[in-house]
Amino acid sequence: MSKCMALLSGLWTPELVWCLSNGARRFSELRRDNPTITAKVLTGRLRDLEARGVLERNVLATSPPSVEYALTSLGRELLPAITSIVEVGSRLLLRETPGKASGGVQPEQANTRAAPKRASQQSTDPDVQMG
Amino acid sequence: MSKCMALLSGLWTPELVWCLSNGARRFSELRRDNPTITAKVLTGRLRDLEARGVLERNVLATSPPSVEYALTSLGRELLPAITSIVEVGSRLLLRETPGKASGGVQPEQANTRAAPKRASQQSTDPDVQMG
DNA sequence: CAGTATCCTTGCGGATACTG
DNA sequence: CAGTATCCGCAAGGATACTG
Repeated sequence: MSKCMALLSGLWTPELVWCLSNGARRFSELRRDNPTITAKVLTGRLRDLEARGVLERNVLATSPPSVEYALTSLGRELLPAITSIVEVGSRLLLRETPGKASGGVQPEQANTRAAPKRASQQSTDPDVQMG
Repeated sequence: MSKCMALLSGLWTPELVWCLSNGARRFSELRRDNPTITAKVLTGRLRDLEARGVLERNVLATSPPSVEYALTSLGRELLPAITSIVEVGSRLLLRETPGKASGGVQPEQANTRAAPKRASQQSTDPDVQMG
């Protein structure tokens, strides 16, 4: 279970798979696609995904060496599942992040449970951590 | 993207969602379903999932107080996506973990594909880290 | 360009003890 | 039963510098 879900574990992993969904991309292209990722992490994620059989690494013998990464057939099979989760996730996020200033619905009322004292103050979404 | 995938972030999260897929379960039942989870982590995951709208918490007024957790309708919509990922994941794991070839999750179709290429070493699989 | 190597911080998750 | 409160270790990730 978790072992399977761990396929997409690690920060940036879903983004990278997504970036490759339209075709192969080079290392520097992936860096530009996600401007705040560090080279170290990018390398790590790409190695992980390669080891897991999600993508393939292809070294092109050009004058400045370039490397292309492309999803494998199994890797492409993950895309529908990812979009499904993103779809549900979007609805959830809309529901609980209505808007901060312009007349949004108060999110605290979404649950019919007399909150004892636990103030679920958690609007700040500093950094997501997929795994 | 990651924000949506973060719905299932955190260790044990996929398992918990899965445990609730057949109906509501109590706190101690979830503990028994996953014997090695600690109360702290279980509480944390349940609170997270509740805050994200994936499940609902229901306090039953019994003499020993009991609490039930159940997936919301949106939470249930995650199940097909999870099974999809697990399905692909199983095929990937079978491919790189020789020895357990008898149905963990329904394979549905044996993918007869020769080893794609030189197996990248680095079979480190100490601990999965979904979130 | 496509990475390695190194240091350092963060916080997740485990362990343990305690409570209404 | 259903949690909360603390302490702690460890590894994931960020920052930075360097290489073929």
